[in-house]
Amino acid sequence: MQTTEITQILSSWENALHQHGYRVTRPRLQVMEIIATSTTALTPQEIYQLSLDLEVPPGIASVYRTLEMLDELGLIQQIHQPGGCHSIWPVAEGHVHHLICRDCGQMRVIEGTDEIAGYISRIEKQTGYQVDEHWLQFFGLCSGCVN
Amino acid sequence: MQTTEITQILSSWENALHQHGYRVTRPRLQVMEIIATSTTALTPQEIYQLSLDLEVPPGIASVYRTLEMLDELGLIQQIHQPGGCHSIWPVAEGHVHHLICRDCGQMRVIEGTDEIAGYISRIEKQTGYQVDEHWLQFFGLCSGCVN
DNA sequence: TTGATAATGATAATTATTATCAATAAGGAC
DNA sequence: GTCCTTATTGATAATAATTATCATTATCAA
Repeated sequence: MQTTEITQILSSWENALHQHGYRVTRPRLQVMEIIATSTTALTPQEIYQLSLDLEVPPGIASVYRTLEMLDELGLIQQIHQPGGCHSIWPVAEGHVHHLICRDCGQMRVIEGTDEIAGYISRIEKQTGYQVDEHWLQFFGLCSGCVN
Repeated sequence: MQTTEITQILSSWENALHQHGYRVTRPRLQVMEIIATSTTALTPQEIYQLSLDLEVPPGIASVYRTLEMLDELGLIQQIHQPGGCHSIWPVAEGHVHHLICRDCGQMRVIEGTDEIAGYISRIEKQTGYQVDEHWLQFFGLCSGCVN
């Protein structure tokens, strides 16, 4: 992720906290920065482990509480992978699909197009379901791990 | 799921156990039957709870052990949903997509077509990733819950 | 029917997450 | 900048889910 993009995410998140009456505290900023600067989706435990390198790390409870808050504000989401569903990643604007390197874990966001709109309406006709959401994600090797 | 389909799944699973040198035991049959007859993806805990209605229920450890075995044999897989990733469902032949009712949890399997093959090759060109797997699932309301 | 041993059940151990509560610090009022 | 209210924190206890242990049981090949 680009440095400017990281800065943007962090300041927009800080705004969101202010707007919803949440205080901006050191532990929250620490957790948010770890998430925003990561190139892979991280679990709560991984975030906590990374935070231990900081001079004054947050407690494990604050890591979980911050994640809960960010989730309530709709700023992060869980990423589902073969290994589990507890890794989190910033929510992007609009509908996106995720591309994940099975080797290094690097995440990449693809803008969702209406590639599958026709497919969905066909499924609706065929099954009688009313489809209002879908998840599409891709797994493979990133350009760095492919060799 | 149709009765004949359930019978087919169960006998093919039993064959798989024999072929891999696993013994066919009461607890294993109980767990397999609960999975095969369910219309929703079940968690280990849910399977255990359902098994308590049986005259001689399996122990919780055997539920987990049976699930581990079925997973190793490639007969079941985890289904990822907004609520979590610990529900399991029989693996189907070929590549399929899953359709899940957000209200009653009913699962439906859709044969995967190559709807998105073009999309994938475009992503590969655009990102340099080599994509070798994808997950596509749909959420909505089934015909019974839509009203 | 018998015997070797895989599998079971009960439960202890481990791991992840949530709840509790006294101490601390954010941020609005002045 | 200082004070004050109270949201938030950190330490840790409690809970929940999963895995490991081991003596007993039951499968299935001979």
